[in-house]
Amino acid sequence: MTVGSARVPSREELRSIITRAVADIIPRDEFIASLTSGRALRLKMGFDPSAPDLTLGHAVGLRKLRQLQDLGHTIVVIVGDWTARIGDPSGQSKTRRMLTADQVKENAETYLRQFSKIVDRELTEIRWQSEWFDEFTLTTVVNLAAKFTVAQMLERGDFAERFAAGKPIGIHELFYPLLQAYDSVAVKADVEFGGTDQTFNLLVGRDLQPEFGQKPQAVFTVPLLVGTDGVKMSKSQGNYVALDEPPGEMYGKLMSITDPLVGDYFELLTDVPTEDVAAIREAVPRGGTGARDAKMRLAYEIVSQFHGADAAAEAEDEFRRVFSKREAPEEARDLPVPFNGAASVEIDLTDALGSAGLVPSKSEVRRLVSQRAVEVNGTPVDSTRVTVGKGTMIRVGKHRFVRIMDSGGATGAEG
RNA sequence: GGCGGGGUGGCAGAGUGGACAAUUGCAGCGGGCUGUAAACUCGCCGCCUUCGGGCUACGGAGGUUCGAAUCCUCCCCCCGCCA
Repeated sequence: MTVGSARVPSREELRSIITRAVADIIPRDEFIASLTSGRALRLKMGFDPSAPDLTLGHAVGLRKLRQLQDLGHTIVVIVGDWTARIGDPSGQSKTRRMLTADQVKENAETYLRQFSKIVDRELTEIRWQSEWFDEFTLTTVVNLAAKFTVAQMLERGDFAERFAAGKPIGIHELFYPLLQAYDSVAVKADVEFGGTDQTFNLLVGRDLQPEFGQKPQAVFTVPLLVGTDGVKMSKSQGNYVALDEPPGEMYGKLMSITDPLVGDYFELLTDVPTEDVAAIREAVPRGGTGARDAKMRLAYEIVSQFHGADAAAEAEDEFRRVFSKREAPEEARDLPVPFNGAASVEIDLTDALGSAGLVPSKSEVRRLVSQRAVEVNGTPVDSTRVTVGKGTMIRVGKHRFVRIMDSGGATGAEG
């Protein structure tokens, strides 16, 4: 696609590129040399369309790519439609289940849409693994496999651990690094990006390219973002921030990250100058409002990136109102209730809150009421049957709100 | 192919004929404390309920029994060791 040239970064830019949000660059000198050569590099980043949500964790690497894209380098995104079906064994303690081709395709679309929030999709070369793997024959596969040994594969930490622990390792899982490595050959990658958990896979690509007469790619890893609760980020823990989230939620989640993470989040996800980040790292452990203010700045910075400054400011106001002052939000979801012309009407919260999607089950509503966690116009209720008027605010727990709205006739939550 | 181990609530993991909707930990929810942080603390944590109770649940299907997550039979799946 591109054979053109790229702008040589200034000393400052270079420093940022190779020091901020970087875990490792292999080999470092070579990478710097090619970056300053003026040649447009092919920067590869693969992704498995196995998880539909992109998170701030992905943003770390994507931001790095964007930085380089702005210099004129070419980003080559590999849609791992084959490897996704295998499931990356990286960091996994057990075998993952395989996905169907349809699921993969759907997920890929979702991914690319979110991907474009950070990287300019127009300037990105998007390639599907199926372009080359669909044509593979058994011969090709065996020849590819023959270039590596079991011992090499077992060098990888997670495989070694599983092997030692007597846990199963599917043969197909051994193919994962191989396929990913071949991608680098297929697109003639100069550099491949990934999280530190990808180091092994990336290095396999570097090892494989010379076998096909190519110059080995450099390997560029970025630190893994830790989940909001300080534990490894994972879907099952729900401790991540998705790029798709509305500003209010994104802001709220960022306010609730655990203190020791603030510095890292600033460093990996914002352009706040490193000197400021250093100051923040000093301030946060002292606790109190300094820590809170740092988080508010963090939340503002990140929300601005994805939703713009206005939305960020709005989220901040809303946060102050609902959480700092514990007031009702500016806007709450509407809960339609049929009034049939009356000024007020009695409703059953077990039905109403459930249908509003605020509470998952009727039993849960009863529990919440008995725990005095449900307020109607600011007063905790003792019964699930309450009288409401138009505009009545119902609060569940600390920060779930709905406002009663007249649905007119006989449709709605109440029967 | 042979031998052995195992499948329990979101996860981990007890329970081995009744007192089991099922110990415990994690996650989650509600409250307290706060900076919607951490730590700590108290309560809740299958579904439905007229609050009496009802229903569904311990891989699946049958069976024994007054009664089964627990015993028997068959089936499915997972794992290890040996070959």
